[in-house]
Amino acid sequence: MKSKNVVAALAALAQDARLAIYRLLVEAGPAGLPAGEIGKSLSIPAPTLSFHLAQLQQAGLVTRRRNGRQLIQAAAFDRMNAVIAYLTENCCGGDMSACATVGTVKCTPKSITRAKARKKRMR
Amino acid sequence: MKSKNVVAALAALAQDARLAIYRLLVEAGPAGLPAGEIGKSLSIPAPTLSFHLAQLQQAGLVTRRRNGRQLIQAAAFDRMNAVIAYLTENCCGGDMSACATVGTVKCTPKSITRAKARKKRMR
DNA sequence: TTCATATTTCCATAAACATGGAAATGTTTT
DNA sequence: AAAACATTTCCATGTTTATGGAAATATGAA
Repeated sequence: MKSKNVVAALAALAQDARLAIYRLLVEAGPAGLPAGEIGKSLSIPAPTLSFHLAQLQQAGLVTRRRNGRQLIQAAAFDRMNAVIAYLTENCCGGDMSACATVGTVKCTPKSITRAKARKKRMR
Repeated sequence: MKSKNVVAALAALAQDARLAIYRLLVEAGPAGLPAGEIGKSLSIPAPTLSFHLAQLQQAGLVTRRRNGRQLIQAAAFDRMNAVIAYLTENCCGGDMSACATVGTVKCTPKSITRAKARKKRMR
């Protein structure tokens, strides 16, 4: 991942409203949320919300698909994980004696494809 | 960690020069680097560098200690880890069936305390 | 104390960003 | 086709941020 893209992603998240939006989408998972719900949830006027969602999308942190008149927004987990990797890369010059790497969790939602397929089968 | 602090940390990193500085410090580990070396390494004029280092410190991502006339800068790993935790928190509403959490590495350098103590003993 | 080195503060300038009303654009329902 | 809904584009406004020269401050060395 290029530095330019990381800066863009960080800049996108470095703002009250957008950070709140992003976290809502992380919580929502691959299913995502329609823009309108986000706006209601956080009390953001439509034009302002639209501006922020565009920023998040341009930064690659959010993807969108249309469902009727709604535009469903979803967090792009891969991109977030790449940003985190970039930030912690080469820690302590890779010297394992100076730097303990401990196991932790990285959010990796199961692709929505399977969930969708399950829903379709249920109809 | 409060949203305000996360925004501050992300804003601090959302800039070419500062991201480069921060990564240099991650690589350097707890030993850190004097401001001057950073400036030379990245070709940043002193006043500009001073401005950026102040931003990083205010955001809590960098700590400083004086060594003679030099000011040694070091990455604040705890803070970075807290920011990452905030960003991935509550993924998929915590629904483990939708969200696979996979083991990865989190940079946790051994405290410099022990290294310092060892050096002192060697004198 | 005088000199050299390291870093900061001061400041002016230029550029980028956030906000939300009004009007425009798609999309579904009647 | 008209009405209703969801979202975007346009735009004027105010705010924040980055940059680096010149001068100030702090620390150590001669």
